[in-house]
Amino acid sequence: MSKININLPDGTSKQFESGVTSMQIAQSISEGLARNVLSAKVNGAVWDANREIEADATLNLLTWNDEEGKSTMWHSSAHLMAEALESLYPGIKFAIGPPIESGFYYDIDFMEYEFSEADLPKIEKKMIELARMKNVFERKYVSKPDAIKYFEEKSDQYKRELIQDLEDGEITFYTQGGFTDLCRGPHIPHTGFIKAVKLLSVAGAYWRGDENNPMLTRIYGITFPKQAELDDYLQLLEEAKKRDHRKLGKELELFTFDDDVGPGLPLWLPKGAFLIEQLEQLAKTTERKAGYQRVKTPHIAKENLYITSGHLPYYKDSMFPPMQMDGSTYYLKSMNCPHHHKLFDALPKSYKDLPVRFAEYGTCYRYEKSGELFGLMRVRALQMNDAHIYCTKDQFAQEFRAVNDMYLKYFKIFGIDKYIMRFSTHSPEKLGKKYVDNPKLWKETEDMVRKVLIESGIPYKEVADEAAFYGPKIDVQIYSVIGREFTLATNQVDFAQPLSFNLTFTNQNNESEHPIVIHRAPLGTHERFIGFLIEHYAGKFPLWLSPEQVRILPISEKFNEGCKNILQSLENYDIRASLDDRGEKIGKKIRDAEMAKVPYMLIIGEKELDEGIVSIRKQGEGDQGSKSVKEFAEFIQQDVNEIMSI
RNA sequence: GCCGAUGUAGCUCAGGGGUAGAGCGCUUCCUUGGUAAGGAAGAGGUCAGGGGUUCAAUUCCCCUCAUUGGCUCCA
Repeated sequence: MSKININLPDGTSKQFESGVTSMQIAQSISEGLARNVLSAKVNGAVWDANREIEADATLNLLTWNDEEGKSTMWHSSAHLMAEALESLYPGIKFAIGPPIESGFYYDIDFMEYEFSEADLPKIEKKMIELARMKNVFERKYVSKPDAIKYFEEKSDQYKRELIQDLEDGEITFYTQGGFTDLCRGPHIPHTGFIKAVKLLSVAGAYWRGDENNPMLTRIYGITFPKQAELDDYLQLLEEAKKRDHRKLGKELELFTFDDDVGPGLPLWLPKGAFLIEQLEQLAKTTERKAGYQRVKTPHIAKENLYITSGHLPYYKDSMFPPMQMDGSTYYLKSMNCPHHHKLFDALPKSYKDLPVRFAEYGTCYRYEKSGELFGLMRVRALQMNDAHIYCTKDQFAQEFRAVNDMYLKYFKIFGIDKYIMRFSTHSPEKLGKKYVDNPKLWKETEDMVRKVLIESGIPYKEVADEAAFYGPKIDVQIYSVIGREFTLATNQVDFAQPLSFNLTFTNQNNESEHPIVIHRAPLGTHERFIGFLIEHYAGKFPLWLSPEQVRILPISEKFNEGCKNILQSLENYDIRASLDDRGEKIGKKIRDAEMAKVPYMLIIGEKELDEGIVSIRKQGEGDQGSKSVKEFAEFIQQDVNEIMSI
């Protein structure tokens, strides 16, 4: 037996017999470690802990504390669920069952069985029962014909289809207890590691994600090595629900939807409208300083505009149906760019005029499919923080960088520290179909964007085949506190529309030249951004953004008159204050103000009025002592100014 | 658009083949209270809409609409 060297993460190296498993190595280090090992990274690839290592290797033992360890556990959990399902519903067919960010799912064809959410507890129980048997996950190589034969006998057409696409020689099966599945692995040593199970939901999902394929039943679940961790997770889900923008939006009276107005068409209540105004003011100030000019454009346009822009053939289905008027066809606009291009074209441009930056909070209408609507995050009427920058190739890098800097400034103001820029490029095979057919300009612009991203050191991820049809784009993905990930804003390069609109400027050599256009929307749309902010702040907006900054709470109605003077003083300092003059007890008034998440409460009784002071209570933090009205007002102003000076 | 769930008072929800309930909110009255809910009375519902089964439907069945968990999609 030959010896092999195993390099461990602490820098040490140990000798073992060839054929040693990660589990045995873990045991040689400590029993405790061995009890926690779920899988192992061998030379960078995640393996079963029971798999034999035959040559020198770098080893990283994976436990529940590693992302890959969790992933292994959840992958095995999907198999465990499949085993439980097969024993309860013999003959059902399995498609795919991968681990996901939190937990796992399995897509199943339930055949003639009726299956609903009510059946989940039964399956959880079975899974626990099977887990306790500590069945080992056994890996075995299977030849392609044997693999196909196995699933043909089970008449599982999904697995067969999957195997068809695999290379002979690399097909493996895993068996635990009485269940065998096609699987690359890796898996945990045995099912006993799974101690707590929660099946979360049942949903439909198309086979291979294609809406033309049959719909399968997808079961989502999550498992943990300890019951306590499952309890914590469920607690977290509860917390997330409390932050849901749809719930808070109602409670804080920000927005509403109405059947008579229509789905996906939000109505903004005064407090929500205030948020909009405040964000617009921020955008206008920021953009003015950055050399943007504001423009205004109508909400509809003739069909021809969208034919010229090239949008219509790509997006007709997601535009509201056209209107016929005076022999012409009109569309509600679903983007502002063509209108802005026409503004650019309205007056002749010299290179001396560039860059031209047109900004508008434009309202657009998109016919999102009914099932895609989601609170404020996906709507059919949206107000976009839009702008288009027309510049020369030489100016591009600087302009693009300036846009990125604007993003970063906003992130700082809003305390967004978890984000990633997603750099979407085209796919050469789809030129002329999904993308404008101009390979040279695609390459040129993609190179330019990549260069700026690298130079500015912003974290980014490059993804092919996700660009806009007219050029590469950067989407800003952010993560809300409750783990919801979405695209907040977008920054796109456009070389195609300047050509299709024949936008030109006269260059130094007195020649006509096409500008490059940058489409950008750092604050995305009001709808999505405010939806995000509600969840981000859990409804507790920072002072500068709060519709109601201060609420004055008289101890009794006797002091209402005196409080009106305080209210007046605060208003003179431009502080958004209100007076709760109801005949309620102070405890009730405080409770209501706390629930309305008003940042500051001023409690005013005989003592305060006599001494000319205010007693301050901060939302969520309680009594803050007292100050004179002037001191308090200046304190508020300073807090607001700090943010505005970022 | 597709699969599943849900729709009862302004809000959160209970109920159930014999024409409806709670808490909060709202209105009025009493109370004038010092840091998270004072007391009483009252108003408020075509049980999402339409059709069917039934002596009788808010309840059972079908369709539509809306919301929602996902899938697909997101210029």
